[in-house]
Amino acid sequence: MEKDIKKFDEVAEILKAMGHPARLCILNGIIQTGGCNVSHMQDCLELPQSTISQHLQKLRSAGIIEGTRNGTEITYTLKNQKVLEIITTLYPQEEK
Amino acid sequence: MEKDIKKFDEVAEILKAMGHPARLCILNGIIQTGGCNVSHMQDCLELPQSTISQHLQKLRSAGIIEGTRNGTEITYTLKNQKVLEIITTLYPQEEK
DNA sequence: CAATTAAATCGTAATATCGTAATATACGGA
DNA sequence: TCCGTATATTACGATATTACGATTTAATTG
Repeated sequence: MEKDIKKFDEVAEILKAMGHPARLCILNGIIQTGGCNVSHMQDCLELPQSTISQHLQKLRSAGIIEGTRNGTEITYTLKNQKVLEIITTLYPQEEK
Repeated sequence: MEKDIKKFDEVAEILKAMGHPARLCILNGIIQTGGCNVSHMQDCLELPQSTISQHLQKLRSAGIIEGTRNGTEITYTLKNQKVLEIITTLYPQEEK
């Protein structure tokens, strides 16, 4: 009945990646704007660029977001639909 | 626009608490059985009692579950409805 | 009160995460 | 090719998490 440890591992990885205020804020920003770049995140979160970049990498390697290069900028978008559902559940009718 | 760091902190704490395979398994078990005790969890998860107890404490202090004593046993139940929604989203129509 | 069972707490070693400064890479323009 | 801007990677100290055995607390039974 409880054999599927793999299922728990995979999902846990996603939740763990989401379980940090900065990353949650990043995800929220991506969802609200429909995709944004690192510079914009730096303005919102007041964290050094390298810190943000590391959080982005964590979200990327969990398969939650993906970035596409656009000249010198990289725009990040949500890749995992479940994550959108979770955030919508957690933050119902976010104003605007 | 991005002032509510507190909101992110609170939610992040919940997601972080959920973001571990053993704890996810515990939560899943609690939801499926509608409340179960530590001994039962020990049979499912093959982990020593103290390890499980520590995971339970983490879930407890995140406000996700609560335990009620019943003689010598303690039955844990879900306390946070959002968590139920999240798990339902992540594991749709779990068999049985 | 002694013994038993269920669960929590403690001590600790191994490992992971976080924040940050420094450095590196990628791209576009002069 | 060199410069500037945007982003990634590396290195590292501080702190947190994890797992687990040993011990302790709580409730029940005799």
